[in-house]
Amino acid sequence: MLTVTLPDGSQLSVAEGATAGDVAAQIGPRLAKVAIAAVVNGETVDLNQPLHGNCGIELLTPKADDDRAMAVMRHSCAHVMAEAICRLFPNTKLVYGPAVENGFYYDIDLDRPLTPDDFEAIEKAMEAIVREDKPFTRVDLSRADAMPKLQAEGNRYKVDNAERADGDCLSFYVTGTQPGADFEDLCRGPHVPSTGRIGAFKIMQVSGAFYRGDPSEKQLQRVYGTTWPDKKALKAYLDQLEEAKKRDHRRIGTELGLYVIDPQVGPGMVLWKPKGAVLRKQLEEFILGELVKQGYKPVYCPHVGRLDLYRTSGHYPYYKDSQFAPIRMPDGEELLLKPMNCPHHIKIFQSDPHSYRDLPVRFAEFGTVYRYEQSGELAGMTRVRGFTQDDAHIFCTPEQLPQELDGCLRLVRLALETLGLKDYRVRLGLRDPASDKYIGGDAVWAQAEEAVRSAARNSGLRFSEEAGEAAFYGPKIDFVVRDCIGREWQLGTVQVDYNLPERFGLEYVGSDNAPHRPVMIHRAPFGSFERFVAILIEHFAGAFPLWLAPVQVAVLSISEKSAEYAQQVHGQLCDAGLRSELDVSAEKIGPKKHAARQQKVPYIVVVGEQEAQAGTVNVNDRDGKTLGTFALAEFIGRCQEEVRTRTLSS
RNA sequence: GCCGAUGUAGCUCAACGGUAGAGCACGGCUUUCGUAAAGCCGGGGUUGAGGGUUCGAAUCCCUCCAUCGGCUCCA
Repeated sequence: MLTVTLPDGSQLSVAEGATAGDVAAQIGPRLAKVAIAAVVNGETVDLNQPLHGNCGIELLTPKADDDRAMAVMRHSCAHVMAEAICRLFPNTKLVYGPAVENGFYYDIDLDRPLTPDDFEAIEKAMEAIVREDKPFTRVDLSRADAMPKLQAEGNRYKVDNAERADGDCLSFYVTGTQPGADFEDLCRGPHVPSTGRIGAFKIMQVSGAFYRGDPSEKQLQRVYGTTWPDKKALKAYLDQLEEAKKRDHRRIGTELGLYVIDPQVGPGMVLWKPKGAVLRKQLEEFILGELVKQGYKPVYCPHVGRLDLYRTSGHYPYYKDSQFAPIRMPDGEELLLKPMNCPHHIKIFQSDPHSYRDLPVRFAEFGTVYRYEQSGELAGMTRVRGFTQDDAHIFCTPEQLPQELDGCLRLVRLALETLGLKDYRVRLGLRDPASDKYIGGDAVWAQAEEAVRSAARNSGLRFSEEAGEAAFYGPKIDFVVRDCIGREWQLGTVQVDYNLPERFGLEYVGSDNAPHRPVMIHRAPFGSFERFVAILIEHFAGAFPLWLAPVQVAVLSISEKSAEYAQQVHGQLCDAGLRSELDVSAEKIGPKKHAARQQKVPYIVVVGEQEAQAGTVNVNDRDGKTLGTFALAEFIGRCQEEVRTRTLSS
């Protein structure tokens, strides 16, 4: 007999050789009916796999919020889709089909491009396979038996996958019971017991994907699907996607008149319209206030520099491909649109001798930089070719580094907290030792990586370490957020750099009267205004807190009789430093309010003859709630206070 | 850059080989109105650009541009 321990700590005795499915049956018939897989000692396995020895076991049932259960169902669904595609297009070569968040994809090699028009037929075929309720049957083969079998199938991808797999045993999953006759696929598993257990699914899209992510390799077709326990959960997901699209900064940015990108100006070139500019200006002033408090010195630099500057910094040779081509003048001079602000700031630092007594030196600039991003990468304001960073460079002694890093991290967190952005993750970007895209030696990197790691640890933040995510000159701590459709973007960043001081030969005089090399920190709490504002638009769905709102108050007159008073109210609001907009048009109050709400104006002030007589304002919020009638002075005072404190919940 | 899709009025979309339309927005008029879109009238489009097929192209084909979703990239 074996003893299995359930998640609640209770124990059960089961026969030797029993399966997880048997355990489920022993617990109850209903569980046995709905369970689709099990977690045994932390590893997800098939229900029909025999248990070996005493173990902890948890049975997985299809729940939309159980990632482990859904990963199994989604992976099984990927197999079903693969089989469906192979039925419809017999010369399909299968490559790789994992579960991903909310669904799965399968990479296939097929001469004929699949288009959305094909989805319905594929889904129909999938439904048929699900209706057949075929069992997933695992077949384990030794490598010696498996490889010739795969070779015979003539699918180089599967052979390749098998060669890369660990262990002496390769597993295949047959959809059905007859290896050789039924559909089968090299696969680690696990799977749901049978195809009938797959809930509701939908094919979402098809796109190109390079084999093994290698652009020099063949481009495959990647078919994405989504899978849920039932139709209701699928619909909820699709509805949620629709809702998310309404938050898209590209949509709201247009609706609210915040920015525009004009192809004649150039793709990836953001034009900030007045309302967007107001918003950005508030952010700039907020950050600037903090910088002054923390001893940063503002500097300004031009947007170009001689190519030689970037040869020294390493930008030019190392990131030539993602820069705008150099500007070549008739006299042979070559200039580069700056891809980063650091070289200019370094030259400012270098223009004066520095004593250890001066350090740290902190140069701040809202510096605009230009990067030639690949055309396929451009996306609204999140990925652009010209953008302005809330940048700064700190030059300090090695001893000062921990404290300075701490200050930078606190600034990033303050920025995120002030805006109410809580849904972010922290990533330690380290060097990929196998890559040659970094400057500097191993020792310097080890030192820098240890500095960021201990800074991250001391901050108390939860973070993940990721190789290959470093800047070319040093490791970094990135604050990463998701946009409305789940894509991740780096916002705030703090980077340690021993390399550029070396390349530029930076020095300060130490207390020993000898020259020493400073360390640099590159940091940007927002990252770039373009990307940050894009994320803010989506975060607030356009309903910005009062201090950021392009228009803070809309003053609406009931009729012509109150137009003059409305004008007065508007004037006083403006005098009080509030951004007010006046609507005395010959419309009824309903449509006027509607228009103001559409524009997400935080406070909608209605004034009629009553208010005019009493010197009051009737205040409504953009959600349609009436907040009451206030003396104008009181309302102004409240607004000013709300702006001053940068209150979020307006 | 690569794969696929999509470009029609300021915005959202219709028309899918036979004379380009609607709603919202905009302008004018009527209404002067008390809180989630009043009524009427009007202006507005070489259908992204350029070629081609056809008696006839928004519609079919080609090239380019842009956008969208992925891939790759992201100092």
